[in-house]
Amino acid sequence: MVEKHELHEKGLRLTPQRELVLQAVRELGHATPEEVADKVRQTHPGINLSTVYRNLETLENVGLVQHTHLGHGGATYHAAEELTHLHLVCGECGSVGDAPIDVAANFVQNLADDYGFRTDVTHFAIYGTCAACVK
Amino acid sequence: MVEKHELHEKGLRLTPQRELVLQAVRELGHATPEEVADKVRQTHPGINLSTVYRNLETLENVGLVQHTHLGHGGATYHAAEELTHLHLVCGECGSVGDAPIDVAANFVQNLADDYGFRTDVTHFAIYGTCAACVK
DNA sequence: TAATAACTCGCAAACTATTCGCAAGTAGTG
DNA sequence: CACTACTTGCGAATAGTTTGCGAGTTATTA
Repeated sequence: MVEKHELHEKGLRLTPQRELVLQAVRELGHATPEEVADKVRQTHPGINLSTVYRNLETLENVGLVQHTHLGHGGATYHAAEELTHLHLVCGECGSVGDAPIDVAANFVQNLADDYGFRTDVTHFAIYGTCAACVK
Repeated sequence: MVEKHELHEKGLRLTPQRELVLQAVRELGHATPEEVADKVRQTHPGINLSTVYRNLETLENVGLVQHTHLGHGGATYHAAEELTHLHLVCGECGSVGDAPIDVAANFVQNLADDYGFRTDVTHFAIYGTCAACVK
């Protein structure tokens, strides 16, 4: 159980709720706090939404999950180990596609070279129009 | 007055409030709805926040302004004619830098070639750590 | 220019997403 | 097993944004 160690290092605890939230994020792939809450409630109806928010934040500080902005409103959370792709959000149909981070390698390098900017391409989605909607 | 024409084409009107909102966006460069409202109120105290929201939306439909997601919560608006740069948001210090869209040309091309995805790089900010904070 | 229809505005209430305060509960340490 | 700091649930509070509605404006047509 990797997470136990990660948490204890910072004086945090591995509570049942925390395990459930982390597990839900891992199973869902990407999910908003609300979706995580729903998932967790399937087995543990009592869990509170603010607990989910707090735990997502905690797990993020510890590095077990990360959030990404896919658009307006809500952030979506990923398990840290799955964050190997960037998100292509289509403004027409709203679909979210994936692409390996490699396609951005060149871009990231440009920004580093020209501006000293260290880019995290996964944090924001890449916005545009998907192949299906371009037609 | 370009905007009058743009609006009339869609059966919309150029009201004093609309002019003021558009002018504020142009002067501010980037601004949240709230900031636009504040700016407009310096000369016209009576204007309502919801009018600003509605007019930003209207002006966006017509193509005179555009919004960008710079982070959590709020969108920020730009005059359409100024949207020639992308935004580098620093996660450490919160600063927003600019870079010409050219640095992303290669990246955009990759996405088009490999995924048929037509990218609007300006819509979402590019997240990372700025040169100053990297040190 | 009067009548009519369509568009806008201001205001207040409604919403959505997220955070906070606090008392009660509990994991982890010794 | 007791103790302490971290956590939870709950309800209320916020922030940002949207909506309903009546009154006011403007464009169009006759």
